[in-house]
Amino acid sequence: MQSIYHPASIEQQAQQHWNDSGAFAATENSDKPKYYCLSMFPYPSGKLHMGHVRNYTIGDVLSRYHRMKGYNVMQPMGWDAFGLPAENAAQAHNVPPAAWTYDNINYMRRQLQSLGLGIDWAREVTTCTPAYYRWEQWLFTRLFEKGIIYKKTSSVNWDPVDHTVLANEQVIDGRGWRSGALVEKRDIPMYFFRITQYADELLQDLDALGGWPEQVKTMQANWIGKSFGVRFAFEYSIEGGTESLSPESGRELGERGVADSLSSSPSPASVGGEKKLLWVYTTRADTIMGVTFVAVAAEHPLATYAAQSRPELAAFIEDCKHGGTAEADMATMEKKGMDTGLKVTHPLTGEQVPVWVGNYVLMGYGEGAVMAVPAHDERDFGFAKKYNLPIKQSIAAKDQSFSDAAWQEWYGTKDGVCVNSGKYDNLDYDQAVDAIAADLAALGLGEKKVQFRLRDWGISRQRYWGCPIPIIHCAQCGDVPVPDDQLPVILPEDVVPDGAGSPLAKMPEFYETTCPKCGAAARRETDTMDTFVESSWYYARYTSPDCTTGLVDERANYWLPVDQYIGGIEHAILHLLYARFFQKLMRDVGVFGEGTEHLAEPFKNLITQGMVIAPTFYRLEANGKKLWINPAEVDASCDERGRPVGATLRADGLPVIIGGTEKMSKSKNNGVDPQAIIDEFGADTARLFMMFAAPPEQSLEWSDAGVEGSFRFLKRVWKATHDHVEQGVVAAYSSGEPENVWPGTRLSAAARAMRRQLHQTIQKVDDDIGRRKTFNTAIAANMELLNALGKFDDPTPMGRAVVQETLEAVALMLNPIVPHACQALWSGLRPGSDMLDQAFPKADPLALVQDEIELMIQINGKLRGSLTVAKTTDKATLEQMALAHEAVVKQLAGAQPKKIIVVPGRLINIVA
RNA sequence: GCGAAAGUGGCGGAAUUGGUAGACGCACUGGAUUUAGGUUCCAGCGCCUCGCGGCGUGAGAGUUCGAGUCUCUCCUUUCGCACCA
Repeated sequence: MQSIYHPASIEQQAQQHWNDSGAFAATENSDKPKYYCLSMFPYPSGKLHMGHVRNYTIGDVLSRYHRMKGYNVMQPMGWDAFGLPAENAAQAHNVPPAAWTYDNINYMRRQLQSLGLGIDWAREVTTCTPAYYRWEQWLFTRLFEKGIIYKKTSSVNWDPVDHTVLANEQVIDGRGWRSGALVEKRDIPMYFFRITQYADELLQDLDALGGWPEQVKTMQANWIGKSFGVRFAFEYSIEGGTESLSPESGRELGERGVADSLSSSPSPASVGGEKKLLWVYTTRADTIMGVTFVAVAAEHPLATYAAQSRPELAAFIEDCKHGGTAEADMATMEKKGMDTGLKVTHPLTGEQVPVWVGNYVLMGYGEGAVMAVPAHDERDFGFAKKYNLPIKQSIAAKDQSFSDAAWQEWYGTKDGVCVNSGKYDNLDYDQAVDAIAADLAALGLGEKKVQFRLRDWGISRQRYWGCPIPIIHCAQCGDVPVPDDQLPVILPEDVVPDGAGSPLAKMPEFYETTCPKCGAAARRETDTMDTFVESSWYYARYTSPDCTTGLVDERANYWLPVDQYIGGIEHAILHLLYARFFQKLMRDVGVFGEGTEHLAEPFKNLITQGMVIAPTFYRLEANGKKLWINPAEVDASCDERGRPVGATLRADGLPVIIGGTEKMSKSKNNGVDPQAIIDEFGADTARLFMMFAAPPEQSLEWSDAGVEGSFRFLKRVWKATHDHVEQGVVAAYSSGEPENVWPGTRLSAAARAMRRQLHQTIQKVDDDIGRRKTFNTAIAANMELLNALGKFDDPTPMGRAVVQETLEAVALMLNPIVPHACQALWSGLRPGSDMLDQAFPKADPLALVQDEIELMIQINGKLRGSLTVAKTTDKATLEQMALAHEAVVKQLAGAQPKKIIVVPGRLINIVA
């Protein structure tokens, strides 16, 4: 062994050895249980950042640990290669997105390989290649034929200057990021996945996901948002037919469209009657007697109708179109409204209720109209106060009379009873909803209804760098899916987008085609798919990356579901929900073959790693655009709490503006490149420090203070092993009783203590990595063990055997985390033996035996002393010993204790 | 605004089931070796106090013999909010 730890040569040799031996090539013919370990694949943004290192190291630790535990492990890697940043880079540098993306992939692959990840690179998947997206298009056509994909109009952010659709991220304070123009909402036709059809299954199957964090399941359940409420109608009469007032937005288009029950299905009462109906949905039907107005969305047909005769209302509705479509913006903007002048009839009281247009009512939700109960809803209350609308209490605590302050306590609670509600008085929530729904149903004006918050998933993007939607528009035949023998629809790769609309829509050579059905001239769809579609099924493709006959082949049945999935908590809802949805879609289309109903969920166990966050810095350019500056280029001064208070750009010494502390990302340019650490200290130090810094699920503000501490630890392990090996390796103990190895000998007390700590550590590390996934404490336990070994000085053969046993165990325990160093350490400790073949160490129960324990003594819960006693001491003796303890005698000063609490193995608390 | 989390020394964090708060590491201080610096090793290191002792896990209340851990209210930070991925 070399006397000095030289990571560069050690890591190069280890990686060479792993490559040459094909150690991480995964095969399906194994008698071991399979373990499919998957980390979320990266977007090839240019360079790795610390979040990637964290994600992929966690995956590699678990992969290598399970390999040592006797599993047939598969750990693949690939590239989520379509996306917006490539188009931005293309415009900035005048290179096609494809070339930029492939360059980034090549660079980042080398970076990943230098981290020494045990990946089967033969399974690499790149989503922007036709070999991959061909099967996405194939699945699209199947789902289109099944009616799972349909077309309807939907709102997008429209930049009126650049004449292009903007992503939410490209809308800053209601303006387009390039043009600075006020963004408008615009309705365009789009393709949708009918994910709402799977809402109940997606909700129910969460219960079966025992290996998922509760918080993620809660977030998904809330997102799906199953609610039990009442859909009912207010009657009104105006000039003109009902037909002209049916909502345009949200209605399905085309011959395939099944009328959406949420938006336009006529209720029996609305057919043939002279009265028209304004439908609303509420989960608080118990407050129906407190309704004082109705609010409709700006796009609601009733608003459009009223605006015909009211120019100021038309102007208000126009004003509502400004701003983006993001829900957070809608929810935080100032609530504004305007009276339509129209009145509707309350179905139960017969009162005339005014109809207002509210900018906070969303056309895409429910009915696009809501009943307003200012007394029991905070938002309605604010609106009523602002516009001086009446407030009518209808809920109170039982027997409580009306008081001004009282109703505000009842925002959102279902614990009251009805008041001021006529025949419903004194009914509780459930009783009131039942009674009111029954009365509405008898009138033909309403019914109980289950509603989901989840909306169908719109996937059309008016962008270039994405998977083409395989549809051909024929004047005769309508929307025709591209037949299998014409797939894939290839995306041309040499295009540089100009930021004004979709390049594909300007390329006749792309969109001019003929109808597969009738042969007439037809136009190819030029929208591409949401990039979430690619990332919704890649985990399945890794099982059969080279399959040319289908999306996957029978190997999917062997590997799926993924045993361990690891990725950022930011994906807790959208990506994970879409992947779960796709698993069910693929199952129902028959992708996995016969008898695969059990493959309902893609990911058995999930770790959601916390974000690696860093401060952001920027400068405002002349046009108001923010130019984000990387923290590495900034000198920042911090206050006593470590927050940056002043910052200058190192290049020119002039100040920069401090933004928030946010997750590392391309868009905010606050990612920290791990390459400098790898270059200076090696991959093992980078991996070790990242795992030691915090447990995986915790968010982590990046700081490289302490990297040297991790390097120092590896040097100490190396030196301890080297010094031992130089004296000659020896046989290690394999049983707690040394007599079993060398009859007639006994270990010294110190050697027994050393072995006890060793085997306690093995037990803890096994549990920390395998069950708790707290790699930081596993590392700390090894540090403690090495500290103890440093103090253990026993040059006898028995002592040296204990040292050998300890060093071997340390190398084995650390191997999943710092595999290059451990590969070399093992060669030193066991010449001729390969770390790749080693099992994880097992704790020896005999070595763990301990007969004396330390008990804490408390008086009134305060620590006053301790006792070292035999493990078998009974309770009465313990109480006597405690009362005789010096500190206790002093504190009690002769008084009798009221009570003595003995917690076996832990403490004795004397209550005085 | 809504949903989900987090908050512990100067810093990252530990305390796994309500039972020794601060493991392990960084930084810092003192010492030894070497000395150009560094490396390595030893010791110290929550706050107040000469000490006895007291205080201490974002703030405030509560439950308990006992609370970092459980309950409630509030504050701050992070993630998500459907076209960033």
